[in-house]
Amino acid sequence: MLKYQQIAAEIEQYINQHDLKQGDKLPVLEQLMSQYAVSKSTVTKALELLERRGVVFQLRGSGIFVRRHNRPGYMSLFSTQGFKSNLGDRVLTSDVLDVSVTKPDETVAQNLGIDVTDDVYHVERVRFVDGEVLCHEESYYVKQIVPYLNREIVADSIFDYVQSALGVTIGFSDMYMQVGRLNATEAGYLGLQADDPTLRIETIFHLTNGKPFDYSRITYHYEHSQFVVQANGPYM
Amino acid sequence: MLKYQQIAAEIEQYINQHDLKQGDKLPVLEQLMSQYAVSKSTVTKALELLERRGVVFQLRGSGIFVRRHNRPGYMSLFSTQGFKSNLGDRVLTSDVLDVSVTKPDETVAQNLGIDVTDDVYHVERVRFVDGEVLCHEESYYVKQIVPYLNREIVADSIFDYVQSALGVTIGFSDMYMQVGRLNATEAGYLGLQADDPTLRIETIFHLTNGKPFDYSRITYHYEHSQFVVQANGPYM
DNA sequence: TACTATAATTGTACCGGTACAATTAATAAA
DNA sequence: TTTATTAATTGTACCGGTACAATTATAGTA
Repeated sequence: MLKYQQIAAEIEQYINQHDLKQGDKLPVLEQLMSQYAVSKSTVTKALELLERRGVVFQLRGSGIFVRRHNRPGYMSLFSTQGFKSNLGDRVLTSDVLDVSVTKPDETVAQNLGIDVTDDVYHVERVRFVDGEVLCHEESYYVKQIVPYLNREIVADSIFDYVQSALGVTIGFSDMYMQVGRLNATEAGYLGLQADDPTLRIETIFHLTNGKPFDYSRITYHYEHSQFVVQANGPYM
Repeated sequence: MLKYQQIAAEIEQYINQHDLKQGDKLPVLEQLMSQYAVSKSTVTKALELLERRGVVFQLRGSGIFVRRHNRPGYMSLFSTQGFKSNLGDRVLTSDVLDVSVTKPDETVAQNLGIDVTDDVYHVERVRFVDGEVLCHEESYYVKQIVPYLNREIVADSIFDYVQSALGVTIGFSDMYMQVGRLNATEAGYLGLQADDPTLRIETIFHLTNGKPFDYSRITYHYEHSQFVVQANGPYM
C-alpha cells in the first residue's frame, strides 16, 4: 500500500474514532507531516484523496475540516457500483439467477468493444440490502479478461475476486442512468407491479488500461434505493 | 487563471480540435512540459484535473490517453447541477415561476444550517433543454450570502452570477437522489400525468468555506432526463 | 466599543529532482 | 516463428524547497 493511501486511511480512521463532525478541524498540515513523518506533498496527496471521497475539505489560510453528509438511509451511488465504500453497517447479499458463458448480442458487444463471436460470462443476480430487495442486475464479463466465474464467486463480490485472484485492476467506469417503468419480468424479481417507476443504470467498467471488461444493467427497486453523490466544485 | 487550469483547458481544446477518440494517445509528459514550458508537476496537475473530469486516463509506462464516452443524448449529471460542463450544444432555458424572499421551513433551515427566522430567497423554475421540459426546480438561497436576486438573474445561470458578481466561490455539494411518483402539481409543470415516474434530486451547495448557501429540490421529467456519471477507480 | 491596519497562520501553486514500477520495444535464444 | 530476456520508454511516488494568497488573530486607532 502506498504511503499516501495509508495516511489517508489513518486520517479517516482518526475522524471516525474521534467521531468528528461536519466542520470540525483537523491538525494542520505541518503537524500531519511530522506526525506521519512524511513530506508535505505526501500529506497533501492523502488529503486530496480524502477530499475527492468527500471526507474532508481544505481551506487555505484556515485549515483542514471534516466534511460529512448527515442523511441516514442514503447509500453512496458508487458503493453499489462495485466500489466498496460508505455502505456502513448494511449487509449486501445476492440471489444468483444465472452464471453462464454465452455470446454477446450486438449491443453488449459494442459496449464491451468486442466481437459478437467472443465469449462473455453472463451473470444475473437480485441484490439485497439488509434483506430488502435493492435491484436486479444483469452483467456481462469479457471472458478473455475474466476467464472463470462460478456461483460462489458471484454470490460474493465479483470485483474483489477479479482484483485479488486475477490481479487485474479496475480503472474507471461510465454510468448511464435513466428513469422508466418496470416490465412484468423485472417487477417479478423486485416484488413490484409492472409499470412501477424504476431507476436503470447501465455501467461500463474499464481496466486501468482502458479496456472494457464488464457491462452491466441494473434495475433498482425505487422504494429501497436512495443515493447520495458528493461532488467537488466546478471542476467536475 | 492558474497555470494548471490553463494547460488543462488547452489540452482539452487540443483533443477537441483534433477530434481525438477513446484510446487515442496524447503527447508524452515530457513533451507537454516543454510545449507549455512548465514543470512536470504542473502538467501532472493539469492531467489529474482532466482525469477527474473523465477526459483522459493515464497509464504508467505507456502514456496518456483520451477517455470518451460515446453515448449521445446523455447529459453529465453535474452539468445540470450548477456545474457547467458537457452540455455540448444543447441550450438550457428557464421559465421563472417565482423569486421572492421568505422564511425557510424547518427542513430547509436544517439543510442550510440556518435558523427559521433567517431570510432566504425562494426561486422556482421550470427548466428546458432545447425546448423540451427537463425539470421543475425549487431552491432556497441564504440571503446573508446571496443578498439580491431578480427574475433576470434567475432566468440565466444563478451560479455564474453568484460567482462573478458576489465573488463567492462554490466549493462542494451533496446530492441526494431517489425515484418516485409525480404528484398532480408537479405533473402539471412537466406536462405529465400524476403518478408518472420521476427522479428527485435534493442538493446542498456549499461555499469553499463549507457553509451551505443553496438547497435545491429538482424533479426531473423522466423521459427527457438521461444522465452520465463518470467515475474514477476504487478511490471513489 | 468598533473599526482599521498589521502581522501570524495555513494551505496551494509551482519548481526541480531522484527512484521506481509498469509497459512497450528491442534483442537474443529456442 | 515463437518465446524468453533485456533495455528503453513513460507515468507515479515521494522528497524538499520558495513564493504566495486567503484567512484569522493581533495591535492600533478613532
